[in-house]
Parts: sequence; structure tokens; C-alpha cells
Amino acid sequence: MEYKTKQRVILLDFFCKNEDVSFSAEQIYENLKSTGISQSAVYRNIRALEESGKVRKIAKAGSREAFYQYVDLDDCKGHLHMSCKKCGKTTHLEDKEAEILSKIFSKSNFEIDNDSTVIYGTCKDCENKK
Amino acid sequence: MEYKTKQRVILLDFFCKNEDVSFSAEQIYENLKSTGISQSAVYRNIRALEESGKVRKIAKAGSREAFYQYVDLDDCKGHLHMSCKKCGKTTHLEDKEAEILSKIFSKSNFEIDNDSTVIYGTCKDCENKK
DNA sequence: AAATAATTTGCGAATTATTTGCAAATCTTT
DNA sequence: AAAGATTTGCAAATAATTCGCAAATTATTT
Repeated sequence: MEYKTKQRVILLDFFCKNEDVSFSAEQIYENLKSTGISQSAVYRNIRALEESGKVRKIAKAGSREAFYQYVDLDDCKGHLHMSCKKCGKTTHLEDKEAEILSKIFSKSNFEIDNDSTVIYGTCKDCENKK
Repeated sequence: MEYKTKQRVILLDFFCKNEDVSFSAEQIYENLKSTGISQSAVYRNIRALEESGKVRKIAKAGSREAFYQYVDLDDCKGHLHMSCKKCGKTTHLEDKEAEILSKIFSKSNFEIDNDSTVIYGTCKDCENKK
């Protein structure tokens, strides 16, 4: 059973407010230490969130530490996400289109997992700005 | 200037022979230590390959260490890659199919960037194993 | 609202992955 | 094959993450 502790609320709050951005454990701690949270709590709860799939781990070239990024399950579950490299905005494909994609991959002997995939590219808004 | 040392050849050889699979530095060292290569050489040269873009760093949930995967630049450039979550094998979509995908995303006002996107899922082999 | 049980916290210490310093070895160029 | 440049291997240093444990919090029961 999980207890709803002060520290967990603080951490989840932080992630939700920065949904599209990735942070290292250290960065998160720096941002939150004014609340009195400890490093252990940060590490432990990031790990718990990661295990429950609410947070995704990301590797960055040249950096020794791991980065983490929030994934809104209600909004994200099952949807195939597209993330704009310019503005960071993330949207998801309509189910109809996602299904067509699935079929295409299926033909190439691959079963796509929407939840762990993020498509990168440029959104219309940013494309038009040029 | 870069010297072509025994250790570098060994490491690159290993990566090329396992193009589609990801390994931790430790795993690579275990595989190669019979050749007499040192851990330092493994770490240092992985890092060099990573910096030059020949190797991609990957984070795995639950694991503290980083994983690395070879990227054949000539072979990868422009292709849309699919990576199996079970075995780590990576393949790419045929150009024909990739183009269909592009069109689908385009309809959703999104321009996909094949080079920075990796599709995750399950390959046929792993699907059949169950 | 007290008492009890269950879980989490914070601290510092322990681990573990990765980097580094340096003398010796190896590679390249002359 | 000598000189100069870079890399290696080792052991020690560093830095990120986990762990042990007593005290604090949160949930549940009385």
C-alpha cells in the first residue's frame, strides 16, 4: 500500500508542472530542497514513479547521471505521442491514424508499443514560423 | 589525431558484430576481457564513439548503468528505426513504408524526423517466443 | 482521539559506475 | 630506429545511486 506523504506530493507536483521537460535527480533536488525534502526521498520516489511507469528515464550523451521525464498516464495511455523538437509541445495521434500505423509496422514484423514510443519532429506551428 | 590501436579495433569490431543490440560497459568488458583489453580502454573508447555519434546511449528502467548501441551512420541516416524492447534488436523501416508514415503524420500537422525518432515495441521473433 | 500497525523519511555510510592521473606501452611520422 | 604524439593499464579518486536503521508520518483500529 502506498502512503500519500508530503514529499510525494511535492515531487509529483513538480513533475506535473514540467511535463515536457527532463531533469536529473540532482536538478530535481535543487529545485525542491527549499521544501525540506531529502535527497533520499527524491531518489526513492523517482524510482517508484519510474517503476509504476509515471516517469520515463532518459539517457543524455556525455552525462553520467540519468534524466527523468513525466508521463501523464490518463492523457497518454495507449496514445502515440509526437513531440516537437523546437517548442517541446507534445500531442498525440488520433486513434484511427495510430491504427493505420500499427498495421504498417505489423507488415514489417514489428508490434509497436505506443506507450514507450515518442515520435520526434516539427509541429505545424514551428514549421510555419520559418 | 586518432591512433588506430588494438583496443579500438577490438571494441569497434564487437559493436559492428552486434549492431542491433545494446550493452552496458560492464557487459562489453566481460565479452572482451579475454582479449586483454582493460576497463579503462572500454570506458574511454565507448565515450569517444558516443561523442562522435557512432554509438548511442540508452537508459534502461531499473538499471543504474548506461547501455550503448552501435549506429552505422551510413546505414542509419534517414531511416526510421524500430527497437525491440525485449531483445534490443534494432531494424529500420523500408523507405516506402516510411513515406506512408510521413504522410499520415503530415495530415496531423506534424513533420516526423526519422533521425531522432526510435519506435519501440516487440519484434516478431520475441512475439513468437511466448 | 489514543493506540497500534504500516510505511516512509532523513541521515550518513556503503555501493557501484564512471573518470582520472601517471608511468609505461604503443602507434605514427620522420 | 628515434622522436613525438597518443593511448593504455592500473589503482586511486570521484560522483551517482542505494541501503540500513532509528525516528517521524500516515493509515487503521479501538
